[in-house]
Amino acid sequence: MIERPQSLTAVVLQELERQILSGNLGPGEPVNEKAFAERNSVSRGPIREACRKLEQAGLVTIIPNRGVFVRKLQAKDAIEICDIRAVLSGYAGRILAETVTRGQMADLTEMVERMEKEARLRNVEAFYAINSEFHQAIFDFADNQRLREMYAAINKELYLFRWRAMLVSPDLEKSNREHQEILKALAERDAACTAMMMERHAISVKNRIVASGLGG
Amino acid sequence: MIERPQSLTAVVLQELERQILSGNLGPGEPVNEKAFAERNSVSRGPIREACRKLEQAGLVTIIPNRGVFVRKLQAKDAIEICDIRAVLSGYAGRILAETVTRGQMADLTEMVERMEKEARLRNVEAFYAINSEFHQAIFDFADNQRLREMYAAINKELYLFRWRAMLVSPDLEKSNREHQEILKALAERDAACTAMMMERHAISVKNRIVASGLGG
DNA sequence: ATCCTGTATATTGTTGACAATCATTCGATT
DNA sequence: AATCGAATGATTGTCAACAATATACAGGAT
Repeated sequence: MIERPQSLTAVVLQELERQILSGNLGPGEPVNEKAFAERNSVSRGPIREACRKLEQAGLVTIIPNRGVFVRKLQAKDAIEICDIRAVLSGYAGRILAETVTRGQMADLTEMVERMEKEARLRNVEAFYAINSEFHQAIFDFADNQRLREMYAAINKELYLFRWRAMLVSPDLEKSNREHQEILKALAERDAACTAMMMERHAISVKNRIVASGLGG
Repeated sequence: MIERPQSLTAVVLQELERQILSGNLGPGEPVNEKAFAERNSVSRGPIREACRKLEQAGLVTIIPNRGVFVRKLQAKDAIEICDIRAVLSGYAGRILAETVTRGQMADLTEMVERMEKEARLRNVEAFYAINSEFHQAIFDFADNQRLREMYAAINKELYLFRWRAMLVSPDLEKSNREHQEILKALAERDAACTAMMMERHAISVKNRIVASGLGG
């Protein structure tokens, strides 16, 4: 396989997204085309193209003749996104319950066990990483490309808000107990139950956001 | 309110989308930047920006150094999209059942009555139009901006495939009977039932696509 | 002091030109 | 005749300059 140089638009897109998701560029901050272009040694063309893609993805807002700004979400936006995320999670669980294989169950079980360990050690960072992996795996196993893409896009939007800490409960044990219940429902191939569990599990994220009273 | 001229990118985006959705540009067809630019009396810059947005929206595919092509969906893609559409429909119904107002019920009821009339007249075009209106209204009433946007985006993708005829059952009476059942569930504020009805109603679209055996 | 207003500056919008890559055609070789 | 390869034409990728719009600032009138 020959290594093909990707387009500058793709490079810029990646870099811009990285800066936004890392918090280097905070919500509401403007993205100056000229400055960003010079810093990355490209012209404004690729920058503009990348920004148009990011706008469609919901990570930035473009105001005509004013420029592009990192999207600033109101609490209502976050709630809406969380709700949809929960519904999609429920669907992923429902599908997976009907199609899950022995190997997939083994993978998921292993992740939950690793989380169990990290929870005991109060290792929040590690727990969070495996937690993401676990949920991602459920969507991957659900065998619906589009569903996976939507989940990825939604997560990026939520990630955007530095509410990363809120995506997982502070009560690691409780969170993992829910994971175990999901595993159980999956093992029993109980689609309705898995769906409900997944949805409730995801809804708790919304509840934490609401409880925190963040107004964006 | 002063009439502000919209950017060329926005104009081109609208025109390109129109041509794609109308079928003037069919799936798989290339979009030649230079030709499209000259035909619309603009330079290639705005064209490229609009195409990047359409790519993110899923209406076109861009192959590096080759160009942009109207997206060609495989049957599997269509099925995936239909499934997600059904899930979102179910969610919209669920929410609406809990929040629906008298006025909204009146609006929906009126639409169903109009469909009833058109169904008797075998006026498929008119039925289809009201049908779209009905489903759109349910999403509008659900008061979730993001949900509405997703539904609109998904519909555009499905529209893309000239399967427009399949979006509504050939059996207009049966279709409208389902609408009436949805109304009934809404009136009873039965969230679970409304959700199930909406989802099943939407799933029938997928069934027709599968039955037709279209492979894209 | 505050509020206009006109000017200067900065930023985005658009364009045409040039470079890089891909598709095609024609000719040479086997 | 079929195949490979080089030259040619077409198309996309990138850039820098120009135009249009918005912002910032200074000066004057009230």
